[in-house]
Amino acid sequence: MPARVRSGEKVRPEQARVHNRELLLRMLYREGPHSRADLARRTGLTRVSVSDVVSDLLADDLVVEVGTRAGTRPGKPAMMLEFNERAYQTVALDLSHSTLYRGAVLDLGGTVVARQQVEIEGSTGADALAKVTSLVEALHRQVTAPLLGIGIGTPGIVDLGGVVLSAPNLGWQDIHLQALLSERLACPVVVSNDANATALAERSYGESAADTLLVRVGVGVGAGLLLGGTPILGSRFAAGEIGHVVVDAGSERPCVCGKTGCLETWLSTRRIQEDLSGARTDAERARVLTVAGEALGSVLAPIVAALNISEIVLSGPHRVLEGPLATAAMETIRRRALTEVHGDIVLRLSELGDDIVLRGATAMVMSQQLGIA
Amino acid sequence: MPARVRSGEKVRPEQARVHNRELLLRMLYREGPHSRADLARRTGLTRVSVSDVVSDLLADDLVVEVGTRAGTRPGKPAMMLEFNERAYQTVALDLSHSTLYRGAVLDLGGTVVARQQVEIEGSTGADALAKVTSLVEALHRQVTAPLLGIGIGTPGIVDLGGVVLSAPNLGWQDIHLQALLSERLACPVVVSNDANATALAERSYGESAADTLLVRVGVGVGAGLLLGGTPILGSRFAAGEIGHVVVDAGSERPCVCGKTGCLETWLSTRRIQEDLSGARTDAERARVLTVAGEALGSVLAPIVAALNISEIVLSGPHRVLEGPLATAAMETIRRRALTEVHGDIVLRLSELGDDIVLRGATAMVMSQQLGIA
DNA sequence: GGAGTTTGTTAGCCCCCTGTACTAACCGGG
DNA sequence: CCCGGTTAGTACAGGGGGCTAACAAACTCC
Repeated sequence: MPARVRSGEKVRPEQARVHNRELLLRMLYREGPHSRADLARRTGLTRVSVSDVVSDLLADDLVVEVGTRAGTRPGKPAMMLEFNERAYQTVALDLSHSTLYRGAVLDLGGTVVARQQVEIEGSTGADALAKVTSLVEALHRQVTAPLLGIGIGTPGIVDLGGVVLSAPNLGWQDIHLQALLSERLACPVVVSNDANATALAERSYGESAADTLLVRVGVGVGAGLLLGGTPILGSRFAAGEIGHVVVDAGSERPCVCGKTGCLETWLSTRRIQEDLSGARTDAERARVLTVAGEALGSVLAPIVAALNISEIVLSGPHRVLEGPLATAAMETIRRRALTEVHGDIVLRLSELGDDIVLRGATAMVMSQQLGIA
Repeated sequence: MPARVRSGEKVRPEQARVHNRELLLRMLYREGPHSRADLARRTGLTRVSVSDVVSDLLADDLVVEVGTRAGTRPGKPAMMLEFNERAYQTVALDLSHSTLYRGAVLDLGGTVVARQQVEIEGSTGADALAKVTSLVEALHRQVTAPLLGIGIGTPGIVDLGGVVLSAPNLGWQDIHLQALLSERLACPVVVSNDANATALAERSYGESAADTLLVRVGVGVGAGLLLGGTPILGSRFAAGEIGHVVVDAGSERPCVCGKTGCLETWLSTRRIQEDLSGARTDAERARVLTVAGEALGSVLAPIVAALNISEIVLSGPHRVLEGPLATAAMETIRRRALTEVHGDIVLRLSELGDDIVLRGATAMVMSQQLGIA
């Protein structure tokens, strides 16, 4: 599908068409069935133009007619149009786990059609890359509809061109993952950080606001940031890397990075498990989680204030995050940032489960190929 | 000048023209003289299209021909085009001072053409509004070229429509400043927070990167944030309000907001002056500034990490900010954020002087009217 | 002075949205 | 049963915008 306009680039008449096409498709995707006349009223385009664009979308099978509008009112009954979630499929990979690479084929509604995974068994570098490649190829063979693209959510730092600049867990540095796979499989490939993918999944399949900070707790701690629905990458593509922000300069908790008192020393699942196993009473366990929540809150408070974020979503093991940890984090943010000025801040846990990165990877592909953010 | 495309809106062919026009004008503004052929090469537009757009720009006097290119090479000599800084003027206001409202007429190069100010003398609410209005009108009479628009930088929280939602210093709440003035003077008016204006000034007239965090120290502490050259406003238009983030939960330094240990209790000019006057030796004075810098650094560290900001600019009284304060802030950020991942971070003082908000207000008008960000 | 190069313009074409006018299909009331 | 009123969707001509192709102008170098 055709190139979209990037800022700082020229615009030709046909890009107007791309824009309007995305506008209509987005409306159908996010807000359910509309008739052509509905779309014309909502967008300000004329019914003529809408009909023209819609006929393209019908030809591409991205939209289907689903019968006339229910109910009875004067005038010719409207033919309703619906986004066709099953017309295309995506291949999605989640490389953020410590023991296996997860992959799936999903339709555009985020429903898993086929699933496959491979044990990592300590592979790094070229071995890891080979496993990823063959997993993608295996899934590619299970696709049962036109393929929209391949999406990959990986830990580490990924640039706009799909180059993994640095992913210590995988032993990768400057791996041109997108170029490699898109050439090999001759289809569009999108690679992004797993936290960014997660944030996009919350936006597409959850109930997220357009301005959302998503915090992902797992092997490490990372954040994905959406402003106005758009992922923020940062000047060196390292936005969201908050795991090694020092919470307490006085602390002596050692971190793998060499510093002490990093957020990760309280909040990675491994460290939390260690701390919990050292606790004997329920009160002690709650205390461990509260301290972790306070650490998170004190890092998030300045970010929330500076960006005036209204929603924070936590993603990770529910058993650990819910309860004292989430409560303490929210309390700390409330105490440390001026909520009267910034408005209500909501902190909640993600409800999307284990497939969240896979669905985020699908959302990435849809965002790039169809302009559905 | 014609409406620009906002996201989520339909696009018509003529908006493509607006986009391309802004693209060319921006290139001439930011990168100096180019010929038509240069512009065609740089933008990817054909020479034909460039010529067509340029003839519009010449007709509007926004661009002037400044003679053939110097030097000698084969082919027809190129006619160089230059952005015409003197063709239009703006009226700019700076309401961020404690004792007076400053105003000026500036050309598009940010040069002050005329200047006027009015003592506040304790005015608030309607009185303050009357003073602002008459200051704008007085300046409006001193304009000696076509007026591009009126720009106002004010403390407080301002929405996209130029409504001052809340400005405690001025005693304003829900003041429709933009609507009021644009109706009265029949010309475009842009209203924005003073820190955002300052950030835009640094970008337009200073040497700022596209991703910049500007911290403004004065009566209070506020920040202006630019990502990809675009100001970030936040979901409730309160982005950048970091003055009341709590630095040290254990501290008992009282703040006007009712909490204790807010950033402002270390960093407002008033509090710094108080703390300095209590210090007797140079070492004690340096200590005061170092502590203030550390407070700032510990608030900025999570923000810098989350957004992967590469440049921080401090604006305010040089005498206070330079030296120990800036050094301590930078050191704290370096210690608290993982700089290997986030790349080099630069912290510097603004060099634009007292007119920075006025020039920022001019930049706001240019951004809105001409698309020059 | 001719060949080669670069600049800028003119002419004809295609893309895309718009306004107007038309047909299709439904409702309700006399 | 038919006719006015209403809504949905579709031709058709028109104008804005950028593109390609072709060309004239002006300079350098041999």
